[in-house]
Amino acid sequence: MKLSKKGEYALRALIDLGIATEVGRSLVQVTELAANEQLPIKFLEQIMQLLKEAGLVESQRGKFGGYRLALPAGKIAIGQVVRLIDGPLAPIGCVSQTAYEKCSCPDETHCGLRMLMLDVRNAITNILDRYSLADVVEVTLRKMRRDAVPLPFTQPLRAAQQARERRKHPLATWSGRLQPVEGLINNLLGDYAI
Amino acid sequence: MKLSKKGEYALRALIDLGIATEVGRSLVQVTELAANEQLPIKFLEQIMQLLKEAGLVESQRGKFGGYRLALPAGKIAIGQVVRLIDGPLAPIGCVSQTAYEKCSCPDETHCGLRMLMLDVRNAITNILDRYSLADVVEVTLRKMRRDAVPLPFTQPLRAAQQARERRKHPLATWSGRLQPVEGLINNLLGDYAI
DNA sequence: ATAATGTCGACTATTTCAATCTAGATTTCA
DNA sequence: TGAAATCTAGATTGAAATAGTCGACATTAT
Repeated sequence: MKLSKKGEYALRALIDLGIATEVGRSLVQVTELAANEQLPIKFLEQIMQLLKEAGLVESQRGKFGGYRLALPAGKIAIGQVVRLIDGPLAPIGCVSQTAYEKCSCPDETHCGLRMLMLDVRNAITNILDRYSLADVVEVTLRKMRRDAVPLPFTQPLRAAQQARERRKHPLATWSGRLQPVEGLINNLLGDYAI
Repeated sequence: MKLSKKGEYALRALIDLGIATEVGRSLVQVTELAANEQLPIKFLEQIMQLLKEAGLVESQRGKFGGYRLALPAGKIAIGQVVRLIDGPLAPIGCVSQTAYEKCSCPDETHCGLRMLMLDVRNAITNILDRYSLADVVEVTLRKMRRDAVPLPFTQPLRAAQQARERRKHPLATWSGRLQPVEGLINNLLGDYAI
């Protein structure tokens, strides 16, 4: 049930582009993306190419070039990206809605495995098709700001080093009993939700 | 997000063994399993070996030998089988509870991708770890009986061909508006549930 | 002009997948 | 006892996917 490295890197890059947009950076170079997420540069280049062909990102060539999202982050569903890079989300072909394939069992309507895997497929797509890059970006930024973690891509691309604004409001260590929620979905509701 | 053929075949074989038990057949040969599900015999042999080493099935060697479940079907969770054959259920290592692996991102606690994939992992395990072979077998048999589909493994292993009981109660074609539910979970509640 | 960047295609090494093949050990039953 | 049927075990194989790498080229800003 694995996501490939390629798919993972594609998502990381897109999320980074979404963050960049959000902090006012329109273009990000492949080298920056690779450095920020610690990914192999050449491999990432190849992936960005795929994302461009699919119309998810735009590129600006030449010196000071780079990539940006081609669509609003809210219009890019996570599932769409995973399908593009890794193929269907369904665990087995006979429960895929987007790329159905007949399986070996003689009678699909009485196949218990198929019924179970259909539930798994639905559970996966209910998450990956419902949430978009914008959701992931929103939660990421919220968490980073809450913990005063320095945001990536805040340096303008061409200008020389500019004095960095020192935002230092370290949150008072809060000693309540609640733990931060872990998943994305609950974080969309707000930290410590539930 | 694929389940491998090996994993699929393992589950099919185990489900078949569960069905066999339920219809009073204690031992099933690899060739029967392969024929019933249309699987490559030699590949399936190799898989049965793994299942045996893992203690999920028992074998009887020699002529008229075969395999049976080593545990009650209710004690074999689907997730257990998938993990055995295909490894962790989590889409990426950094959200696996059973086989955690650090990922490339510098700060996991502020990684939106990780949060999202944690939700996916939980959605998957909530199904695969909650339901057992017994659940799948139950639903499969219920559907087969409802539609008067001949059950597999009803022939005794050693006896010669015996006249087959002709159960013919074809259901009157029912013209209501409800459709049979598709997934396993709702089928556990009963057909046409929801 | 030149330096920095994206573009494109070929290339490769490793692993996994999905089997298959061969030979051997065990059991049943005639 | 011996033949047939079956599981056991390990080696081997071919194709595909995975995870990159390399090098030449095109484009753009300064």
